[in-house]
Amino acid sequence: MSIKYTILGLLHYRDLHGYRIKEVIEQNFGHMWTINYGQIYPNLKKMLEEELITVRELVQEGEKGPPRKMYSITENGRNEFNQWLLSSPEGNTLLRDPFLMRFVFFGFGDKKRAVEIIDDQMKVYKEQLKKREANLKLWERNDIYVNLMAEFGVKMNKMLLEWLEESRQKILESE
Amino acid sequence: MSIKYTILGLLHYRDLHGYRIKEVIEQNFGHMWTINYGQIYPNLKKMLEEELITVRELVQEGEKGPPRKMYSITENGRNEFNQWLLSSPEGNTLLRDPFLMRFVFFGFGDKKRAVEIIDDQMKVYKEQLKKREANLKLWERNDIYVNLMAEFGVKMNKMLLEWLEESRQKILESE
DNA sequence: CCTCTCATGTAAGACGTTACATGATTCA
DNA sequence: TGAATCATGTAACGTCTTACATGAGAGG
Repeated sequence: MSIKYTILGLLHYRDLHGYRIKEVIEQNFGHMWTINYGQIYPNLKKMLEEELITVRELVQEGEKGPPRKMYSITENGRNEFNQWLLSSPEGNTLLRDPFLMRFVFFGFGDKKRAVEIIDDQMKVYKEQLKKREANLKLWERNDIYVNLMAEFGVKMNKMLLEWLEESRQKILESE
Repeated sequence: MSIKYTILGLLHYRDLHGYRIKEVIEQNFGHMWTINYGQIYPNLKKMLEEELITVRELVQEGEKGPPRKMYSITENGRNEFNQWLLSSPEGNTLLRDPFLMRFVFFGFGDKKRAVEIIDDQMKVYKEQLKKREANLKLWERNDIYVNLMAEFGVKMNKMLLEWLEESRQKILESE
């Protein structure tokens, strides 16, 4: 149920409509979060019922594009968000990476192929790192926590690359 | 659907029963994976039907404890596992951490409280690091990939702590 | 005898993903 | 006119979590 709080958090900055919420989440949290309309629209509906948000229907008010529904956070919503924000977080880190899942079992496969897959994965992580470093600059004006989070993303990526490079070496040297 | 492949991978090492599978996964992949019987038993049932595994019912053969069902991997299972193992992994890294989710929005809350939560979280990460470092030694004899994975866990944890320490400092200095 | 651990299993519900349906506006 | 993009939404399906039911054996 953190999508709910993520949406409330974003509505703190500015009013948004469903389609835009998806874009913002993908840009800002994309590495740690996947999101789709099947989650967003039903959640917005439910949050309306709970009166955490309100909606205004805009039928192209001067602006281009099809009609959209702008959502705002209510006093209720602010209260629930703040409560969540400052309570102690429950649950642990969950890191799910289909590559890492395979990696553990590479001992059962062919070493050559394993190194090939590692090389492919390093390319993927390098691409990701580029994007994250570009984002770092984009966000420079934003609030400190958002910036620190972006820095975390970059660090994470560098660490993964370092580790994979070292691992690759050790694997080649083994036996 | 990676639980399926995780189970097949574990059955490569040795025969296991459902209850033990949960233990092994929690010990070895616990940081990246949560697992529960609601996933394991239905999966085993399905895998039996697909003939990826076979079962022997052991009614306390010399050993203590209630009757258990030992599962073994079949030739079929090995084939499907190997295909999965050496294909290119699809999908990206997903990092879900309830603390990190909150962190991004700390700007909307009280700075003092934010630092408190950060301090609590550092304790959590320190505990985790201890456990992972202990595990590192336990697994020293295992295959290289399992060891490298364990090293990754430790690195990840150290990185989180470093980042949080730096962040804490920057937050205190801000404004 | 009672409680704890070991062990297997199911059912209900929450959560997520994929695919589809719909329609307006923009631009070539 | 046709394709691309913006925008909203739902249905079906798959996965995950939580909670419960059951029962054997071990140890106090």
